[in-house]
Amino acid sequence: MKNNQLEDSRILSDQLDKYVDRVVLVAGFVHKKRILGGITFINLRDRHGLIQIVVEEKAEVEKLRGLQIGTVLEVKGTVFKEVRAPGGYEIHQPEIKVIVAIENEPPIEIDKPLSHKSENLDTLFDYRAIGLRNINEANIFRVRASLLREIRNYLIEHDFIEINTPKLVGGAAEGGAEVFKLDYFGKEATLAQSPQLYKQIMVGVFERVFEIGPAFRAELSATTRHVSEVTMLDVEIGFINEHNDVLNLIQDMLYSVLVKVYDKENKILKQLNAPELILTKEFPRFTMAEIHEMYQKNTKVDVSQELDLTPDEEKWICDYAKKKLNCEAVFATGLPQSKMKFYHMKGDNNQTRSADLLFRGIEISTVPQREHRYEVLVEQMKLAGVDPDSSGFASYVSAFKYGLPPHGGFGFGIDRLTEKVIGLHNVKEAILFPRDINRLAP
RNA sequence: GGGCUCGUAGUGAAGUUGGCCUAUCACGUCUCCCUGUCACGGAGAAGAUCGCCGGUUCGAAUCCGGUCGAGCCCGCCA
Repeated sequence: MKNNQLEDSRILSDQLDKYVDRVVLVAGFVHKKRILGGITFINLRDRHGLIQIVVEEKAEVEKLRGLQIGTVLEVKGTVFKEVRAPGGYEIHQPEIKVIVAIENEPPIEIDKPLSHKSENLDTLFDYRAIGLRNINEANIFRVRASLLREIRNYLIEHDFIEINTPKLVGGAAEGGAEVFKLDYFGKEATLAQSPQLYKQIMVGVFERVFEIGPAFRAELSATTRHVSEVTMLDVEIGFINEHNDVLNLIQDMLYSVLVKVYDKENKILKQLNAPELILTKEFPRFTMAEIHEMYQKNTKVDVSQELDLTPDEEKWICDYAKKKLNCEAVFATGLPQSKMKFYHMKGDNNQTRSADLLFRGIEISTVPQREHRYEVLVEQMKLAGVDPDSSGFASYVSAFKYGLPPHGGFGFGIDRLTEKVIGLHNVKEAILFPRDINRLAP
């Protein structure tokens, strides 16, 4: 008696195998219609994928006349196992109910690959609301969600507490990088560029903290690597013994996260043509000076005047490590002190205890040890032209005055990580609604 | 902020040494045919004042100037 009875609730595209020969209710969006004359195939899209509906009755086909992709349907029908169907199952003898009839032709097609050529990204983003219905387009964000999930899992497993810090902060706190300024009830406020100061303060409370949230950069940069609103993972850990402890933390986290995501999202990543993961448990570590030297030797390009790595050097060293050391992630250590921030800890040989983590040719994180000694910090702030007694810093400094252990951490660009994991060519492709110097909508 | 490149139907492209352009093709849309499609196939149709303004010329999608928009690289970048 169970058979041929309508199930109470809607079932999803990946559950058809459990309902063979039974009448079910499915619902979704018309993703594609193929009218072959006596037989019509409809691909219905729901949140788990596509369901093929086979329509043979003329009256049912007529219900769809004039209706475009995106039309919302509810379909009652019998599930059949069918080798010719994509996925192996399909629905026959459908009774179609149009929930939302769409007569407007969508501005872009969603059942074919969308152009990601740089000159067409503008169209891609203009029609984002529709384009994301393309299954591969949405898959980019399934991978992104998976990365975020595994990062959270890893950090929580390792006794980190997730925190949220303010994004509206007081006037030009730090100097240097460009900030967005806005009116805050008559006072000047800025959008936070990083939770840096807050997460350090929180080490004095929880020892291990992390935050995943937006950071705002007002740089006038128009490159494939820059946007004005980024999603950052910020991690800070107390009671470290040396700078290497922080490098090991991010290394072990990234290794674990990538291995898990590549395993769990294997199918999606293949569909997206993502590159194979080439990673060793220990990431190679080179000093910036060593990279400059190796790069110069191999390419004959003079970078002796460069303090930081040039974009081309970042690509070169990742490529080198991938080929020679079987690892696509590399640490570039020993940033010169002339480039250091006041909250970084000085190292030996005029270097900073800070490293860049490079992955597939791009910097995805900066990984410093912090200066935790109150007197030294205050000194470094003064040298950097930052007033430790000002309202923006008094609270920060007090955390040190009343006790912070040796600590370090990192900021980590989720957008760039997603971009590189999938093998996209522009960070913006890994962001639902990217913000850059020209784009504020949608 | 500096340099380079690009703007042609809804979408993606061709044409850009001035005239064979009354602007070509593919996808999408519409009509018809088709009972196993899955980037379905076939026949036909509609859809573009070639970003905008001005100039040169007998003649401009094409050359020049301006303007608006976009892209890439560099610089900058917690």
